[in-house]
Amino acid sequence: MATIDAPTRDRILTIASEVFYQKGLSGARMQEIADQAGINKALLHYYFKSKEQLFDTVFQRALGEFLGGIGRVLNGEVPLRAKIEQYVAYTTTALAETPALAAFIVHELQQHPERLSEQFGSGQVIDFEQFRKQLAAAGPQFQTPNAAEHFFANMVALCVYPVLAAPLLAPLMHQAGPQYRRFLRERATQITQLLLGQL
Amino acid sequence: MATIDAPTRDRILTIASEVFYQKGLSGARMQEIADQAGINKALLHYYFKSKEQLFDTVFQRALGEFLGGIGRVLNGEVPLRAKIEQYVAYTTTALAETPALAAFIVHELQQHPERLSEQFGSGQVIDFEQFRKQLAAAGPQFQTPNAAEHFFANMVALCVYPVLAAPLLAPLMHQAGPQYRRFLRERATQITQLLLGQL
DNA sequence: CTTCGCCTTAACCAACTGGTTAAATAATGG
DNA sequence: CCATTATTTAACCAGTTGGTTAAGGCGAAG
Repeated sequence: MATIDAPTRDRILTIASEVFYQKGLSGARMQEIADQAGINKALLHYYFKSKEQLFDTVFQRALGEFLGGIGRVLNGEVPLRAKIEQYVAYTTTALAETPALAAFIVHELQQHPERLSEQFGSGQVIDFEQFRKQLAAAGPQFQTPNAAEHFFANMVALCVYPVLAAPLLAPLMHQAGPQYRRFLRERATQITQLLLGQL
Repeated sequence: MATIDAPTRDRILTIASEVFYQKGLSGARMQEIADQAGINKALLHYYFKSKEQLFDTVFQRALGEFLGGIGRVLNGEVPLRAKIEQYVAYTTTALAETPALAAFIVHELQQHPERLSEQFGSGQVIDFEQFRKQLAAAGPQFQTPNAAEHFFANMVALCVYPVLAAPLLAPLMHQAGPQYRRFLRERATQITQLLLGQL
């Protein structure tokens, strides 16, 4: 889990991310982070003066990881169909590596929505207007007012939700851990087909 | 907000739900629940002997509300198309009333997945096999091993995620509160069309 | 009137938690 | 060898938090 050779500060951030992802800001304990990082509280505060500051750093990174990847794909000068394929492929594989990331962001943003605009103030992460134009060019059914919004929401929902709600969905469908992970891998092609089939 | 006339215990549960939904188990404070319910800590512990017990009651109710409604719709002796329409209509309107419910369940289940099976042990909430049969009868494209699972996951994801991730999605699509709520209302028909179009 | 269930007041406690401090010890590089 | 940085130890502190206790008020029903 913890990369032995990594400089202490990075290792702290890695471990802190794991703890914060799973337990949230209020549920995480500085002592636990220190323990799992193999250091003591004093050194933890030597690198991060407060829990708040440590959390902010972790949250900023998490948001960057989650939105940055999406932006890089969606803002590219790429035809629509390829863009969708790229988004689905990227998101599903990225989320498979850190399944708790999405739930963490959702939970913390629910309590403090302002944290989003604090970091991504006016610098919009994704160029929605470009996306809207590309979609509108794909057919008349995408020229109604909210068509682009619905398509985007569908795309994100289909990719993210099954990872986010795994502890709920898997038991409902009587799928144990490994079985469910295979199911998640299959979804990439399923989702792509469904979305491209709409164009 | 708080129904004045309701018996104290019910009012406590209502208020406690609001607080737990938004802040989670570890973020909620007994003092805050007491304050918002207009009572004092002593009386709060008079009705619920511990935070754990209060939380368990709230969580059990939340899970029942979230899954019970789904089950009632999906297990009914109803043709597939009608069932889908019912599910989408029910879920979207139910979630619109308590937007924080889904995020709460996801967050708490992430930390303690066993809480799900504790209450819904072997009594499966939804009859997945019936659903699978109905789908298989709808066409050959639904006779592959995981077809029912994918369709079900799609349906749930499309309905739940935009509510769950509202603090993330709304700003990304530059939609303020009221605008986004209108968007959510529109989705019911959008989702139904998309799902039925697949049959 | 009195009993009983609901409710308040207010003080109190122990455990937990974030954070600090000081002194000592390694490790590192110039 | 020296100065700086990284790290440990261990004690300590103050604020928060869940939970308790005892005494009493109050309305309603018998």
